[in-house]
Amino acid sequence: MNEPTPTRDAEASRARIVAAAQRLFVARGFADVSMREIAAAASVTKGLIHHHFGSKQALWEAAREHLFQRYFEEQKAELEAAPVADRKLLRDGVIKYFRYLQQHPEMVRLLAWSHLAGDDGEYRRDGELVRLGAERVRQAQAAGLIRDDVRPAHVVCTFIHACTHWFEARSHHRHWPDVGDDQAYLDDFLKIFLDGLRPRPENT
Amino acid sequence: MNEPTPTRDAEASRARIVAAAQRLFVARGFADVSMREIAAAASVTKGLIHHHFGSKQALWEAAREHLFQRYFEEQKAELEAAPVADRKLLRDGVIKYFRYLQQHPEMVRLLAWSHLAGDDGEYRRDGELVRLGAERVRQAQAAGLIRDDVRPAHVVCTFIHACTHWFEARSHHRHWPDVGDDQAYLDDFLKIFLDGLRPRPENT
DNA sequence: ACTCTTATTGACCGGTCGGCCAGTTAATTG
DNA sequence: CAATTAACTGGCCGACCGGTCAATAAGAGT
Repeated sequence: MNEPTPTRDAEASRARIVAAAQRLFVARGFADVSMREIAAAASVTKGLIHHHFGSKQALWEAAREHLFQRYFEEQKAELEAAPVADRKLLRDGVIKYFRYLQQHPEMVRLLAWSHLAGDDGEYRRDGELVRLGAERVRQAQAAGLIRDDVRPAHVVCTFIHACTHWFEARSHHRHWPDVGDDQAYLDDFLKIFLDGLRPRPENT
Repeated sequence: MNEPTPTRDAEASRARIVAAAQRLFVARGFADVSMREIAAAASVTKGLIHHHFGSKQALWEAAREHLFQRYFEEQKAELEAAPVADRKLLRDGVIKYFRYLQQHPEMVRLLAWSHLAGDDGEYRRDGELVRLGAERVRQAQAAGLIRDDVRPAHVVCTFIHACTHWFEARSHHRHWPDVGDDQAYLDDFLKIFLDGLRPRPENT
């Protein structure tokens, strides 16, 4: 089917370059990584990277795009696969998002680099994710399952922030007193978050 | 008292250099800023920076230390100035922290750079802040003001994450649909957070 | 076999990097 | 007022940067 070990394989070379670039850029940032390092890590020459990608900036965008693309697709699939809104759904959604970040630390870092660089080019796609999530919250509000005196988008923002920054600041709070592991934090956050969203008797 | 406009003032030069370094490093990161840029921004020569600080790395540490120092002192003062625990106190604490970050975007960015670089050298001091905050939460739990089935440190973590990442990810969620301004988000977060911390009848 | 395309190399370019240092000049000291 | 100290300058260094390019060679098409 596919020819065995071709000495020349543009697609494989591109993939190795992108993979090396992702690893290095995400670990240390765009400015701190040189084309020579990436070339060495991908076992190609620097000239070849320029042949395939044109410039350092373009390589970074290709590497970033690759990661964001997978992120958006997987998140969107999760969101759309979820059944109709019920109280358990929100809990499961938070857990799924938390687990996703837990298993994809490169996305946590990529988002952080993106925020620091002020890249707002991605807002269209993750805005779409928030819109989908907020829509689920709105359904749950309409069904009387969660309080309706908060903006759905803010509900989504709250747990996104609480989850993302947990992993982003891990190197710090690993050393904080009485802070537990991932599971312990998630459990406590869910208690506060879900009970905080219960419909208030004085509202509605 | 102090001589007027001295043509040579080591302290003033150091201060100008540190200020320029803070501004540039926080805006664009350590690796992307050159000593020449800092020298130009501080209106001194590159040689003088090396004379006063030794190396680029040492300058970054001095600049960072300066910012963290002020942050810790002001936060600690706020925490210790707060009266004994009551329900209003937690609300005020969150609002104060939120406002602080709102008015000090450079600290949000500095923390983010620090997390990405894996600098865990600061954990001792901000761990102390979390310890103080958690102690207040513990007092409120003992007084029956908030639920006692969550770890105090996790309560502090939750609002730190929810506030910090709100400002960190601002460039993204500025464009998200139905996301409000700072005040609207804070209001909704406080509703969820404070009601989620109400003592549960089935507990205690 | 021949051509054509293109993946791939390695040397090279101008420019910038952080750091160094000899020399100059302004304050301080005795 | 001389001597000393320290702030400050400007030029230089070797290393490394991103990018270019001519040469090479492997596969594909004919």
